[in-house]
Amino acid sequence: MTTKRKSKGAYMISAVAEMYEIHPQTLRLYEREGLLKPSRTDGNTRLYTDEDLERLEFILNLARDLGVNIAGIAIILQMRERMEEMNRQMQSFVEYVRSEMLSRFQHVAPPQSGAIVPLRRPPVTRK
Amino acid sequence: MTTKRKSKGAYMISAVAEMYEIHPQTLRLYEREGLLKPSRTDGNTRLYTDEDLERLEFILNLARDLGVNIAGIAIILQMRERMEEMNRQMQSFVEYVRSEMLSRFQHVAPPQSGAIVPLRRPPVTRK
DNA sequence: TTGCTCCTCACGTCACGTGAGGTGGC
DNA sequence: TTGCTCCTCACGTCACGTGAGGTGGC
Repeated sequence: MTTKRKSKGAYMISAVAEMYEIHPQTLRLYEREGLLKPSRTDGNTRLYTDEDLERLEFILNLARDLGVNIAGIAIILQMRERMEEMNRQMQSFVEYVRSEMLSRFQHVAPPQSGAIVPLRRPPVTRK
Repeated sequence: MTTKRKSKGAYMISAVAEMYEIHPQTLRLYEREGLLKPSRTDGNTRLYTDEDLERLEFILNLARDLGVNIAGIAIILQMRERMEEMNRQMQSFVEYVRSEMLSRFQHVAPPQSGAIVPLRRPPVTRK
């Protein structure tokens, strides 16, 4: 479901506008409101990297399909980053525990595959 | 910074409207849009519990102070719940690891206090 | 009856997206 | 020059909040 896109490119505003069927002014608006921060050429022309485009796809999904306004998108982008950071910490902690276990015991069960975070939780104590 | 509020009450719409200086119609709008789900009396009158009011405070913060529209608030509420769930899992996993350590070694360093999630991460390997 | 509740309909305001108009550099 | 870029200003539409108007139960 991802939009086709050349890898490792940098696009000018009209190319991006065409790819996503979005008005160039809207792209400028999103930048003015702080949602996107494309780099610029020496001549002050905006350049959108693949990373910018991934972010733009996320923004368009929220704006067009879900009807979220700009203030909401800004907050959701922040929350997304916080969640990704939490996931990284989780991953890192799980990995740490695993290696700690390995260093202390000769034999440890191999990690389950398939799960993004290989959680092995105790039975939840529902209150 | 929390609004004063009796504990363990259930409030009719006009009481809530007065407490938060919000139009009763707006409260009905938020319910129609799925942001709030107060219970009802047998006579179909809305009853707002303390839990509803906590949620309402969160909603008003987003709507009034941050300018988020209803579609955005709905998504942010979902994300908030997902993050709380992640935190619970994290807590639970950390606690599990701690007790597992305790059961295998005689001596284990006591958990640091102060941190919500007592993370003891390995040095991050920046790539 | 009074003062609340419920509901629907409608209006004013504002944010968002878009268009026009004029500028400048490759 | 052509076709892009930059910018500002302005308009149309729609969502949100609010008000009016009429109903019904404690």
